[in-house]
Amino acid sequence: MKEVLPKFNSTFSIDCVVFGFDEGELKILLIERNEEPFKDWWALPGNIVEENESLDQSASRILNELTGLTNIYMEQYYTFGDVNRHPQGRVVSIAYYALLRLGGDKALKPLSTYAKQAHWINVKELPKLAFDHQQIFEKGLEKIKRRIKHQPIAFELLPEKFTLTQLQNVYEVILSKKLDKRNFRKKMLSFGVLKDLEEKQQGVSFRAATLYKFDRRKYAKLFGKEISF
Amino acid sequence: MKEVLPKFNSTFSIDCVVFGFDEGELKILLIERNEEPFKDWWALPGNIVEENESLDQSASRILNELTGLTNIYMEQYYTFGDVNRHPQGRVVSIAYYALLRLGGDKALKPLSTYAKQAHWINVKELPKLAFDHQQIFEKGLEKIKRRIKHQPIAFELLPEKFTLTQLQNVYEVILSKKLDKRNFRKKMLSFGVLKDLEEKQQGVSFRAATLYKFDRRKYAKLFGKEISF
DNA sequence: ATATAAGGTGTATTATTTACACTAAGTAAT
DNA sequence: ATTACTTAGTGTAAATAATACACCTTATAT
Repeated sequence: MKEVLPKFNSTFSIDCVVFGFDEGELKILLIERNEEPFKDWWALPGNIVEENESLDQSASRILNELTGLTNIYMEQYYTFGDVNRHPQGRVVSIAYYALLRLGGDKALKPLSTYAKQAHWINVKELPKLAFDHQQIFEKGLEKIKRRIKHQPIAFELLPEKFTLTQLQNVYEVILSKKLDKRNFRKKMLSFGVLKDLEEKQQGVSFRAATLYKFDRRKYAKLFGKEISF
Repeated sequence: MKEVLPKFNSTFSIDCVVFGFDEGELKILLIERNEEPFKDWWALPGNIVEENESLDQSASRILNELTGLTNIYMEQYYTFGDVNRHPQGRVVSIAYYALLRLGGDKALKPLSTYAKQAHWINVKELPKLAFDHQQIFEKGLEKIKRRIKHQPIAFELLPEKFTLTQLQNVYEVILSKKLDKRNFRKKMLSFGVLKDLEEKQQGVSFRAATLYKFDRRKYAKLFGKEISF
């Protein structure tokens, strides 16, 4: 361990693009920094990786500290390592995106010790971001655009029980385009991974829609087959 | 730079899965280690990132040291950071895959100062690998399997001028399945990104095939459109 | 000349994707 | 209870893409 590592002062951090979906809007969690560098700037939540935690563990911890939630769906997607990306030294940052259900009952209030404030901000109205976080965000958004076509990640952004219209909204906002209602439903239902709960939405004005849930078992059975949502 | 970074002894490395294609076989470049840990084991080529180079630069350098080649197609695809993946300390490794043309005239002989030897080994006949390199390799292979369907990476494995049969071989060996000759040709040509060179193979026994090249300009014009090779 | 080995070609069938508009059902206001 | 309003929910025809499938051509080697 001695002579080989490390060759110079360096460290690694995790940065998270935390996507949340609420009433038709795609948002991410941003913090307002309370420390130099980039004091008072908006930034992606992130932190230094600790000695005794893997990258995935670190990402979970950071997200838990920020939201109080555990078991959030996360995926590592790229590592940013330009020499001067951090003004205080060599910091290589491993980027994760996370997907979670906002809205409804639990009204997720982000809490943060290391930031002035944390807010959910619509991806279409982002402020300037610290460091290379704009780039990290853009690559993250690109990733989920690709991945939503082949993997069932849309469901992570919705409550357990959801309507087909809500599901369609997720696809529309992530792909930034309108989809045809009939074709969308036909295709989604044709995979056989949505379970009709024979239950209706509650507390909406106007006609209530049928609730569905994502059937992970049936989806697991399909595996191997390339699905194209 | 002082008080924040770093919190503990750590370093980052690059590991490369270097794919080469030669006479119908998909191979990767492995080195036999000359130093502890894992002395005498086969391993993916890799090295420590230097202070003044970005990750991409580091990956290029490592590959250049090994092959003498520059301008090789490379992509970062995943970062491995389990706490104990390296027995000598905390080493986070950023994995790249590279694709290059073997065979024919230049008969690429890998040279290596930091290894006993380096060889091109068929991906179906890999030995046990050092560290977590088996995992790194598998994820790399998975990546190119996915990517070859949407991006024109197959051409990186072929010489400038190639036949349709050679191209089909690349797809077959990466996807591990036979494809129909007529359907493959029809589809490939339908994208309009292959230029018929009106020239035949030289020096083959039996009938010579027409040579094509990949037309990057025409491909660039298609962009935005999702292609499915 | 002949045998050999790979090159090169077309069509019919099936599956998938797209385009498109109205009726049904529940709520809210009068 | 009637009406107006808003979203839920449904089917078919046309176009496009994917698949299955077999023979003749051409250059080389003997």
